[in-house]
Amino acid sequence: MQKYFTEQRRIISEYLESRKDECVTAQEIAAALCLSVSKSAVYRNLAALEKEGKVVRVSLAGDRAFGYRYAGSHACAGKIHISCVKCGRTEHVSSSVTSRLERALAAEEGFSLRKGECMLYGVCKACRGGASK
Amino acid sequence: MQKYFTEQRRIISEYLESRKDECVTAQEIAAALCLSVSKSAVYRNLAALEKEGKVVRVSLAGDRAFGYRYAGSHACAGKIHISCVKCGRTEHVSSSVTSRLERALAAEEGFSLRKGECMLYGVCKACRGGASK
DNA sequence: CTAGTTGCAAAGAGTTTGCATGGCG
DNA sequence: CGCCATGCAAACTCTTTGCAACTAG
Repeated sequence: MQKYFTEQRRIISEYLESRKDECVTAQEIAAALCLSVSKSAVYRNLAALEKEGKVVRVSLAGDRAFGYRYAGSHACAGKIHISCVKCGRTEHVSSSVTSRLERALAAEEGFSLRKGECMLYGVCKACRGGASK
Repeated sequence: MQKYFTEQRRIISEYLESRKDECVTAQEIAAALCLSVSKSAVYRNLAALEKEGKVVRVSLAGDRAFGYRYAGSHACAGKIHISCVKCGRTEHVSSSVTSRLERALAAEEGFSLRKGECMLYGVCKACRGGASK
């Protein structure tokens, strides 16, 4: 699958890379690139990029759409994401916390974590500041 | 919303309670109770129960449907869920691991975790046993 | 050339909503 | 009794698929 490197493919990859620390929905991508890429090409390329490991698909909290984020050749690869339910911003969990969690789960429950697919939800420091709750 | 305690409401609550440690999809509930509750009543009651905090709605990995799990007055309340991508079984992360993670995130990133909404994905001990990967 | 890709539109899956009927309190 | 909740079906949203035309290699 996806043997040719087409223009559309490149456009989608570049778009994702330009927003590498965010979770972008397919809809957003399709809308942003609608002049040069069709909706189906967006979905098909995202699926292909996911298979290649260049992109990770994650479920978004309380949203029926999926989020996609660039995994490139590095970075996000083994990162757990943590998303603020107030502002929607998504960050990485520090690698020290991540590896401690990973080890604890492996040791105590025999669970091998798929870090890239995990999403934690909460309220970030900034949003906790003045806001309620 | 949901001022009356109707028969359907009770049936749905009881069904969820009977499967309190699982993530059940709305479809599953609707199918199981189709003789006594309509699909729309299932969705409406789930939404209401969620608002009341009796039920938590979570995104299921790679699935476009949502999972619902009973939060009752206790149990699952502050539990992070961990789901096996192979067998689909969902368990709770032990409270010691959970609270360590929670403290670490609070301390290192100022993030206050919404435990009930978090989902971790990986492969459980049983599935890792003989299977590949 | 020729198999892989694209774009379009139609089909699917899950969820939500409008409206008339029926039931809780 | 009045308002709320139910049931049904139709509407919606996001995603997938069939198919003919196009294009990268």
